[in-house]
Amino acid sequence: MVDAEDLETLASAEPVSDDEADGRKRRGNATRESILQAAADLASVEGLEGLTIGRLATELGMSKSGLFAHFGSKEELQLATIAAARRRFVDHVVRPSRSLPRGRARLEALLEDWLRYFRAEVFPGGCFFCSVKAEFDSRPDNAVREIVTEDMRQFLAFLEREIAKAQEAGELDPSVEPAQLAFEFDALGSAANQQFQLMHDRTVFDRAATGMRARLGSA
Amino acid sequence: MVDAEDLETLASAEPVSDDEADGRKRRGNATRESILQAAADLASVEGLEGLTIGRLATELGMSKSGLFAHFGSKEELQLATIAAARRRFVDHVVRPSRSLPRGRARLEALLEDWLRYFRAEVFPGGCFFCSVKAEFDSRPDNAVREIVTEDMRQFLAFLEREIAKAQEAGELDPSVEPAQLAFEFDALGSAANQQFQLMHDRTVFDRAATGMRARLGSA
DNA sequence: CCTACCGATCGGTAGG
DNA sequence: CCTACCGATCGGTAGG
Repeated sequence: MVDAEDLETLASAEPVSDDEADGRKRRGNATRESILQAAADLASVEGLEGLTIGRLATELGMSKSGLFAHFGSKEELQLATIAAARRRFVDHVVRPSRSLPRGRARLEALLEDWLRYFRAEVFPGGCFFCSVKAEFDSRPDNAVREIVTEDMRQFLAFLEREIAKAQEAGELDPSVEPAQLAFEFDALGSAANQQFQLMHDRTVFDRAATGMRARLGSA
Repeated sequence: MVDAEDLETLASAEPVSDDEADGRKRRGNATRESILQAAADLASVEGLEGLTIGRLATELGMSKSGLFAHFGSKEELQLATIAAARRRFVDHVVRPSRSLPRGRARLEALLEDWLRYFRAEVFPGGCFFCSVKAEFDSRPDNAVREIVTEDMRQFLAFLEREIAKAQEAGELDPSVEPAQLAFEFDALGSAANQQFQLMHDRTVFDRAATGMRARLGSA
């Protein structure tokens, strides 16, 4: 399903086409992207259903129908907002550690970047994907639910690959199943995000980091 | 803040007054409770904002204003729904293991009951409190947010006490900080609920149980 | 991108 | 507990 060497789905965005001379489309894309980044901020606080076209329009100083014209429906706006949020997530969590050689140091850097992303409130309402997953997790036959589920699967698979590479490098206990460890890392990080949003107590990040360190072990 | 011997806030419900002869109030309370249990089911799927008075009324075969008359406002309905959901949570998770003597066996029973509560979908949309915490975690000055935060604190404190008692009994490694262990148990259980709701894959409960067993250790 | 509008639904009220 | 209603807001459309 997910190629071991391939993070393209997680890391790719719709490419900005560059083969037309006039700046109209580019400006259009820039407008669209700024709309979607504002939408992602709003949705991380209010949810993707609470993200209403009227409210977003007011916030952007646009008319409702002017904004609506960029998308065909509320669901299209929701899906485009998820794609924009994914770009921001990749920039803050997935990409930075990719320049490091594979192995334990890179895995640790990834986990640190992930906790930093929560702590810095890269989205004003905490992790966008944590919010949306909880909001849509029990709605059957919903496109939003399906795409965030696939995103979660990919993130878990991504963690798994980094864990396996650290094991292959002999820098991590090979007796631990990568999928089990990925589950536990995801649990610790997600719980820290949730509790931080509720309690505004940054010591939860120390708890998550402590838990992760214990799972990584000393060698 | 929370007395070590006291689970009253977590376990108590508004007592049903019994000192009046006529059954009107009792019937009223029964009606109210059935409304609120339906409300809790609905909210676990749609969220506490998605729980609209009109929808709940339709589901119960009542008029909107007839239902509304039981509560003064939507916020009152939300708070009463939380109290009803708390009763169900206590019945399934908190209460059963309380008949066991304090110690490791009781802690393990509690964790098993908690996972069973997720697995059995005691609420149709998964854990009511997991949903509501995520929905309200980034809304400032909100009564719902404050009460579910307090409920979470109490549940964590409850886990902590059970952990400490198992340590005092010499049945659990005393070098682990109870609050750290409670954080990790909460993380593992919450992640299992979330992933089960999204993926409908019951192996996540094995992952959570495996993680918990590893944290409990062999002695 | 706008104004002007649509039917449906929201939380809530009046009056019984 | 009901019918009948309120103003506000929802997603969405017509027409420019």
